[in-house]
Amino acid sequence: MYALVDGNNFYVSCERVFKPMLEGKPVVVLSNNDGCIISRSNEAKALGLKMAEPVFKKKEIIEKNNIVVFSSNYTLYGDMSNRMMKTLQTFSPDIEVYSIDEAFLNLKGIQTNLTEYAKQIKATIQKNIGIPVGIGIANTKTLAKIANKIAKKQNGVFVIDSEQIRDWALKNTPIEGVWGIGRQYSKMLMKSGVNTAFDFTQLDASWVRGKMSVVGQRTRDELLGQPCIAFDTIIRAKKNIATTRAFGKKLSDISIIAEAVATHAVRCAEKLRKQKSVASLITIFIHSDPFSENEKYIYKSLTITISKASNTNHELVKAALNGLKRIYQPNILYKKTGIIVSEISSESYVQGNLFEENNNAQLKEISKITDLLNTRFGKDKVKLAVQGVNKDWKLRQEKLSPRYTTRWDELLKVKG
DNA sequence: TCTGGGGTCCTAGGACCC
DNA sequence: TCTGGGGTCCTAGGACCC
Repeated sequence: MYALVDGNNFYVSCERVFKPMLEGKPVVVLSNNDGCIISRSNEAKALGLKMAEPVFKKKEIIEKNNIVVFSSNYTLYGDMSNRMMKTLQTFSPDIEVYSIDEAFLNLKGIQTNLTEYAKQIKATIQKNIGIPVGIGIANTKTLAKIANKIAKKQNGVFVIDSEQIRDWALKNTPIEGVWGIGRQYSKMLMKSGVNTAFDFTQLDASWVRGKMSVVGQRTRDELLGQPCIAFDTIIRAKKNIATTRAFGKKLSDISIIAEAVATHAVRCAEKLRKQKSVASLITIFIHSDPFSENEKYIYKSLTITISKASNTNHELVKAALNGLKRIYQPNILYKKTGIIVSEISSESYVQGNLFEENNNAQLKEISKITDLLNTRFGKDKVKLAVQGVNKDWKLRQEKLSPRYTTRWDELLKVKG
């Protein structure tokens, strides 16, 4: 049996840990640049705020109801997530961290009654971390997901351990609530009269295969209690790494855009080094405001091969800026740029280049020391000059909470 | 004024090989 | 009249997830 443990309204719950007076009040957390609503407390949901809705369209509701708004604070959420996962590991060493706020636990060998065990997990997370969680248990991951959704509507725990309960759960799950069935497939399925997860399991397997590929077929099997999605405890190296951001305001000056591009390239290099990888492809894209009614939408991108796969700041920034020069056009108001690195491999087996004298040992050392200094003294304390010192391209983050758990100078202050 | 960011997997079709 | 058969690799696009 597998348990899916999932933090309720995770980002909002993280903020509430340090501001308990927000318990019971409507709270939302915004996306980068304070653009969209990406986490909502139950009270905010009840007021009709939707996921990923642009916040400026809801200004009235927010003001009228005194909804508390936070910019997203990923340093805080990431650290809270790590703490939650560590506590979960004490309940099962066999854990798959699936996302920042959820994990699958393999419950093989647990002797205790599973409902009781889940209640114990829930109480411990609440006590150690302060985050409320929902727990769904079943013999496949897809069913555990469904159990989890039902759990959230009940006391936070739900176990599917018989065919009767499974049928009941499937009949009470709308098709769009099934893990692996998104908007497009839901629309298509509803046209064919499939409205619940149960209806979906009654479809002919080959029909599903034909319309939804092997992925859909697996979902069907999983709903019927046949595990086909592997339980994967290994954290694998990423195959693509991206850093992309909208600017705080529209820009057309290449020198300012270059600062953002260089900084994004450094972020990608850092992420590569962290997972001990190198990349041999780097993609840069830049685009104007897709929502603008007066300006034409411009999108340009370019993928560059790096002759010898790398993860140093210098080499990736150089390639990225080179790319920027080639796709940049003057007199366009740009809104966003991003860097994606791919063709990723392990840094221990780098293929050399026959035609270049490429000894980047020194650059590697510089990147390594930069990482050490920045870990200790803060992000970008040491950086390349091209990353710039002005913040013209930076995000808006007007409602940012302190990084309570990772910076000494931002510790929670308690009045004496 | 204002609309996120970061990932994965699968398939079809084209180019190419012998 | 008729125009092989069997592969691989790559890419773009579409679907999904959080």
